[in-house]
Amino acid sequence: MEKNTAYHTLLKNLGLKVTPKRLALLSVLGEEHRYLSPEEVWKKLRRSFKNLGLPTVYRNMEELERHGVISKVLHSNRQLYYYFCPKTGHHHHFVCLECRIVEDISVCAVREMEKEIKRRVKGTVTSHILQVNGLCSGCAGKQ
Amino acid sequence: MEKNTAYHTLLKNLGLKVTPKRLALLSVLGEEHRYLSPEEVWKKLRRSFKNLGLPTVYRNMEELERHGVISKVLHSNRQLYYYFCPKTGHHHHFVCLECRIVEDISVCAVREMEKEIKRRVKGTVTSHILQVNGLCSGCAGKQ
DNA sequence: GTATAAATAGAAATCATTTCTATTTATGAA
DNA sequence: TTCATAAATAGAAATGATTTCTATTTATAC
Repeated sequence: MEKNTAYHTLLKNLGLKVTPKRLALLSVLGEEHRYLSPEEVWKKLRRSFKNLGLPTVYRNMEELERHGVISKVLHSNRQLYYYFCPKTGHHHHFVCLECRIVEDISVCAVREMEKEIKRRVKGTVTSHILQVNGLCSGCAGKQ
Repeated sequence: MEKNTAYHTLLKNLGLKVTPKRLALLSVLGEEHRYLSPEEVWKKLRRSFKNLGLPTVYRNMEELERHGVISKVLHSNRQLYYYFCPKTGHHHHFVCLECRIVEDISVCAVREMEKEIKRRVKGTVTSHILQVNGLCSGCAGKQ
């Protein structure tokens, strides 16, 4: 299946309208194995679309995140970054703070934590945030 | 030992000057078992200090966080929140999104993740973010 | 085609956070 | 105690990423 068809289907399945800009946005994110800010995505897309509002990029990225198609990356500078995550199912990420590459992590120990919370706090867990920061092999070598 | 003396010692040990405002800030955070925003802390402190700048509160909270005295709470509204954490040593938090209470979690499975990353990605882990969100027993009941 | 809701552009607003500069203050030594 | 000095602070101002708003356009289902 061609990639664009895949993105087309993806949007359809989410009940979102298939617009050229959305397809292009998915394409940009899908080809990048690194996390990008909305502004960076916007700059890339403006090459193809002279008329493209930054708010549109923000809106779409937020929407895609809500639907689980892309995932947020937490950064100490408190800006928004997103990463297109081809892997499905529950998992987490290792992000390189230098080159921004993202690697999936299959291990998730939140289940154990959840147990501890249920037992001790008797509370309900609704979500969790887990991100491992560091330097990938390439970037660690350069230091 | 009196609390204020404890905070006094705490600041001394960090190499920070012991100012009345810093002591009061620590006192506010120390008595609250919930996470607070800089502005909320500022409003509380202004009762005692007519002249207190909001930037001072931001600066001090950031500094205390850097020294590990208080810890940041991640929130989807992307505002800053901090929690005074009496527990020492590596651990994580369960935060109630409703009443903002914070509970320590001793389990931390990041070690396992680190192993996976070392093996697969051959990268270096510099830090990790882990926070469990939910509702505490009290707040879950009200829903 | 056509109606309709969704998506968008572009400008403008928001507002938490940060920066800046002059002033004040805690601190350690004399 | 006094003094010198660096750190801390007030208050105003700037910043800038993100959001909101409104009119216009567009995808889609019938």
